[in-house]
Amino acid sequence: MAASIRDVAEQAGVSASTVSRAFSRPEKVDAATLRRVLALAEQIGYQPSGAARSLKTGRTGALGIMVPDLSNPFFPDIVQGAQHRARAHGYAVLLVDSGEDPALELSLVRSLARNVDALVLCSPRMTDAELEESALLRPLVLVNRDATGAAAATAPVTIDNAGGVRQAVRHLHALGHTRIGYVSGTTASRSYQQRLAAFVAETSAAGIRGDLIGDYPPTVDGGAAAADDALLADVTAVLVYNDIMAAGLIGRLSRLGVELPARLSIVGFDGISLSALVTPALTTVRIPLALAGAVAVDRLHAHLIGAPPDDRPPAPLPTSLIVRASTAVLARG
Amino acid sequence: MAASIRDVAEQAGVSASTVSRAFSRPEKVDAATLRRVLALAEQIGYQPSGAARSLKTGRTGALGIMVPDLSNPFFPDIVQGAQHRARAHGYAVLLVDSGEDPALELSLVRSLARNVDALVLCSPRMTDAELEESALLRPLVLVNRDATGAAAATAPVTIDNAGGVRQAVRHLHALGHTRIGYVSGTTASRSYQQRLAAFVAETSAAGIRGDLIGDYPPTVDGGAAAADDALLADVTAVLVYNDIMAAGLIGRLSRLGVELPARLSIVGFDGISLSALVTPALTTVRIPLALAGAVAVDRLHAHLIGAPPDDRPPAPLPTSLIVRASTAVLARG
DNA sequence: AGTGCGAGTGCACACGTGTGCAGCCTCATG
DNA sequence: CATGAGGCTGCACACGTGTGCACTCGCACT
Repeated sequence: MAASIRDVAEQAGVSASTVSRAFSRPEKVDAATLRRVLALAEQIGYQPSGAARSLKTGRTGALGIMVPDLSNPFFPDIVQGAQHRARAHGYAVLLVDSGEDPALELSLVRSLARNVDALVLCSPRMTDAELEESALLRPLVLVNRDATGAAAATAPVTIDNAGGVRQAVRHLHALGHTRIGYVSGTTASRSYQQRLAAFVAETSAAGIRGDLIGDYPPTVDGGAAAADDALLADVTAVLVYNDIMAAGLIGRLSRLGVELPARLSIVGFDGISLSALVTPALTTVRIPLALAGAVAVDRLHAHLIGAPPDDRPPAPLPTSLIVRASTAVLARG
Repeated sequence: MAASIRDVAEQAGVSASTVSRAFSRPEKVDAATLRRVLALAEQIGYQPSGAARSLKTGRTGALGIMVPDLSNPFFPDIVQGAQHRARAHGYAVLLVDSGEDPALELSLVRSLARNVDALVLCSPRMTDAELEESALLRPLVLVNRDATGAAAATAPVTIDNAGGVRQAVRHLHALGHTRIGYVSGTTASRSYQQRLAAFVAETSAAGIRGDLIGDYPPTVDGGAAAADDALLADVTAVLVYNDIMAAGLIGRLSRLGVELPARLSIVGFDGISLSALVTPALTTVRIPLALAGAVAVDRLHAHLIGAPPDDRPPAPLPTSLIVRASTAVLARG
């Protein structure tokens, strides 16, 4: 049986209340008593019971985070960033993986919500209505999805997809490419729409051709499947929806014996670690994933401690272009 | 204020005890009463309070899992497998990432232990003594590390490293290679020792030459740094400590213009998804990572419900060789 | 009819903590 | 010295649940 607050109180010759205050409201306790109580607690090995504390305060000291698929390298970095920041604020982190099953998400959120103070939902696949219901359960912040109906407690953490696409298109344009393809991945995500729209806008703004290639599934196989279309398309460079697809595309083209980047320059998106390891190493638009997780936690924490909501819509997280070997100056035809 | 057990009791015309039993010991309650109580609870929207339940029972209904680095693709798959299985048993999962900091691990385990019923420690870097102390806090299962001093509550989840190395060596031998190198990664892990020892044993048993190349850090850069030594060594094939290093090695060799696998056959270890995406695609020894996580959770669950401990030391998890394009028949010199 | 038994239910209490309220003491001020 | 203020502490209670114990009741058996 673990030591309780009374044991410490008895030993220290104070009341249980004082011990309680020593841990939860240290400033309300005389400095000398505080030292004595804490030292004694340390000696006995007393640790406040989270359960009892939760019962009284209604707070659990934990944050919940849901991801669609932890084996997708996009998400571990977000979780890592969130976890690190949560620890800094004193929260524990409860993790749930929905397995990319939209129908499962709501029930997972329901059971998760009972054990946490607030929720981080990463790229949730659930419907807007389900999102609304989730937001009723607990304060909630969305990562990589925007709430149409102001469901969330705080502003969603978004990525500057348009900026990233702009960097990629300009990079290719600067290398001399004027016929660029966009290999799109079929997802319901907001990234899909934003990147696609930005591609159309940016190529048009630059006065160069922008062809659509796809849709394909946003997977390695999807990228591989796009290889033939990419070769047949009348383009000298492609921007791919994400790094995973780009890796599939590169792999397939390599196997076909296509010279890269001479025949085709390729730019990925996301900046996952994998992108540096394919051959040729992938030029890509890096997303600050760990930062996204950290910002999400910071927003929730601010909300939980009752900080005044920041009315200005927060800026989307900036992307940065990482230039590697998969893009090259347009070969003179 | 959320509905409590009393609200349901009042509405249903029964005592609070009966409602409590309806949720925790349904078989102790009359079928008709049970139906009525549950229906009413559903209608009111009552959910049992985890905090109060924890306070009474001492159980939290949660499992803790600690990993050294979630951005290392080795670990997300384990976590995913553990999480999925934990959910099946009705546990929540608390995740902690130690950031590869051995000094941090014990304090993380201490705070984690307060909120969970049991712990899964993946490849812990802490000392044996610290491990002993951790095992005193909560039932604990080790993944990818063995306890020298029977510290854990249950047998560690281990990998059949020797079997995997054997498969790899035989594969290369069958392809005609008789001079094989082993690019080793410097880690304190048990895998390091086991794989190295198995390599020596297997090459010796096969009557072929087995040269050691290394040590190098077990990272992409470490693998790249090993490239020159691998070329200078008088070998026609190498087994690499893990896929990450192998990817670095392949990348560096490709950049040097070395023809793969003609000049050098390469086998990795772990079977992370990345291994399929490098060029040439990596032949590797696959470890059932998700299974490892699942088995860990199953063992803890069995322990928590008081199942009799299985005295037979459990078999290490089997590995399987995935043959891809990075290994080839020895070219006639 | 008397007895025993088991199923179902209620009562009372405990789990470990936070907090409003009241009381104490000290100290500064009038 | 009288008074008030403020810092510190203790008392008592509540948070929502699980569970041992006692009690009732219906039923089978002697």
